[in-house]
Amino acid sequence: MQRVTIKDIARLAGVSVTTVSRALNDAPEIHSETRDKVLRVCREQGYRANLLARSLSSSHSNLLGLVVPDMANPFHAALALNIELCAQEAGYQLMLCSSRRDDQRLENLFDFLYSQRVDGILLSSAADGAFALARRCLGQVPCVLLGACPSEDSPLRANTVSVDNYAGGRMAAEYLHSLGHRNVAYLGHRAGSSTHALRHGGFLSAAAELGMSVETVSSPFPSSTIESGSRLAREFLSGPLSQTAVFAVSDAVALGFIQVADELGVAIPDQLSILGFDGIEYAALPNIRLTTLSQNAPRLAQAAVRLMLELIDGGDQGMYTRTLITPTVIRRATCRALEPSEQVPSEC
Amino acid sequence: MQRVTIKDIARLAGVSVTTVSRALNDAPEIHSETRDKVLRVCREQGYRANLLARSLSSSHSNLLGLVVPDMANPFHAALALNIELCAQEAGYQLMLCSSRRDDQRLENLFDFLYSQRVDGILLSSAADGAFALARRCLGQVPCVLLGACPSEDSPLRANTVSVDNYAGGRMAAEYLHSLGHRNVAYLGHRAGSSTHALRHGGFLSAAAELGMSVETVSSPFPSSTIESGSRLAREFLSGPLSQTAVFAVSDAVALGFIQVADELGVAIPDQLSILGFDGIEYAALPNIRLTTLSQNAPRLAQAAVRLMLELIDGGDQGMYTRTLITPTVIRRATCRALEPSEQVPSEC
DNA sequence: GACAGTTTTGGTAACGTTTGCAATAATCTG
DNA sequence: CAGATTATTGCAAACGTTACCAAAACTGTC
Repeated sequence: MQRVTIKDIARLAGVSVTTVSRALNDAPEIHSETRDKVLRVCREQGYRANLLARSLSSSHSNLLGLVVPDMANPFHAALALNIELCAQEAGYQLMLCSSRRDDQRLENLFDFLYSQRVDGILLSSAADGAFALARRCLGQVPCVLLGACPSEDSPLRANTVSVDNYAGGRMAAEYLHSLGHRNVAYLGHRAGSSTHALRHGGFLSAAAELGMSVETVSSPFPSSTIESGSRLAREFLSGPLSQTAVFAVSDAVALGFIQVADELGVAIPDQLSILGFDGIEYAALPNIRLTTLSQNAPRLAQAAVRLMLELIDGGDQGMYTRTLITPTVIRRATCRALEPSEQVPSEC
Repeated sequence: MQRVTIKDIARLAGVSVTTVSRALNDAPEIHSETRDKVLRVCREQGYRANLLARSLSSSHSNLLGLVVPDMANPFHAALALNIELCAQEAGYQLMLCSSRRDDQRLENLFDFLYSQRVDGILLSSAADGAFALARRCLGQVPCVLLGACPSEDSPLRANTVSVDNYAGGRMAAEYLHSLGHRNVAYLGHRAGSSTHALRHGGFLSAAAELGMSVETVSSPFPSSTIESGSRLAREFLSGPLSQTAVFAVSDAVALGFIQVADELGVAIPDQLSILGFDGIEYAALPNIRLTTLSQNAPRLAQAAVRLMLELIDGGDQGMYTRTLITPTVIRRATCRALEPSEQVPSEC
């Protein structure tokens, strides 16, 4: 059970550990013959360097930490996958953790990653509480916030890469308006991450400019799940229906909504249009074909990893970057244009 | 940027590093006053133990490696999530990696995890090639194969936890038979993991016993994705349709199939019933409501982690366990019972 | 108040690498 | 071929912990 170490290799190859180390890291100052000999012994012995020791000694681990709120959410899974891809290209391995949208757990994970001496930490779609973490780590370990960012007037300066949630909210209103909708609803959460605040804010602002009336239905729990969409739907659909369209804060919520609408016999999009946000693969399935604002996961991932790499080898100079990526409307089957005859003037 | 170490704490608290270490690991042989003093200093200084050093010194990391084939697949995501949950309960952190169904990459990841000195490695739904890995690691690091297992007559002895794929295949045939289907098709892959071989084998065996005729449509690529389901569907649906039901090797494949069936105007389940395998959340959505054989992810996860823990503290005695968990039929909307009048005798 | 226990503490060698510096061997230069 | 370079090698000190063992500080006890 005793694993073979660099010392064993050194002994077997008749050289010093330093030389073995050099052969392993193909340093320039080693004779090619010695290197070949050493590497052969390594192969024969099935030697694997102990990365713990290596990281401890060299003080970098080639490891990036990534915390996602919910792996079961396809959008976050897709994002994680893309990040892993980019990281790997740059020679980094990913340490992927799921906070399960639990702030306490997020903090533990953050500490864990920090203690594990990862070279950088990516926080995906973190709730507002998490920003304090990012602040605590300033100057300690490079940190990139992904998919959610503190508001402009927050005292926290952080590196962020995110979809432009405010613009997305506006686009949602504009799109629904262009289809003739005037009385609409917003489905989201009161508490939690800025993501929802921004989408909501953008939606309200554009809706107001366009003279639309908006009813906000929101859950007190900060969670973007099918389950939460169902709950919101039950609440919203219990009364008489005066809206013609709904904008949901995420695709998962939209799917939960659709599920309940289906049960209650509300026809989509005939009686009610619904617009999601994220662009998850499963929402594109036939018979769902959710119309949505799509986040470009590969681009988000690439931007985040690139930024992280700069921070790592640029040495985190106390300079902050905020990257916003505009979402795009994916027209599918859950939103329809109102006939001129159906267009009621706004309630407000 | 210099991080505070145990030495700094020792100096500041006026004790030795040994004492600090004892306070940190609340060892029994320390005076409670000293411990409190030390811990206070730790808090004041924001000290975080270096887990690399700790693992190196103590030769265990409290880390479990998990390799999944595809994070974007909700079934694997759900499984990973459940494993993380169980691992955390037992005080282990998970190092989650995705092989993207690439054998080379799987091998690299395995080496990486081994080099990172994780305390154990879980290989989820690995392709057959991966079993050689498990063999190589015998006596080196505890290893549990999850969701796929080498065949009975394989020379490899390994610890495995898996859904009973063969029984599942049989159940699929029996279920379709009970609905009156006699001419059916199987959608899977030729190459790749034993998973498909077993589901296929079980399906064929029960079908033969029940006098059903089976057409096998299979992709040469070992991959369970929506995409691959679509491709198989295009192939299968191009000719005249003599079957009344289809059993897909996974829910993802079934979803891809449904998507194409929808495009081609094949009504499900009126013209064709379809049965999946896995039980992913998104296949339960309204208007999809895929009938499927569900794997119980929480149970699989629990069994795998429990086994792993036994291996870790039991010391991996060269004893092998094979756990099989029977899937359950989830009746939803994509399979219908044939009317007596529709029941054609089997072709064979 | 000396002796034997029992707590509590500290010194130091691991753990398996990398790295700076010194030492040695090889090669070149005139 | 001596001296000056340059290419290889090795030694030993890190890196930040834990763990063994010895030392010191307390408790009682007679």
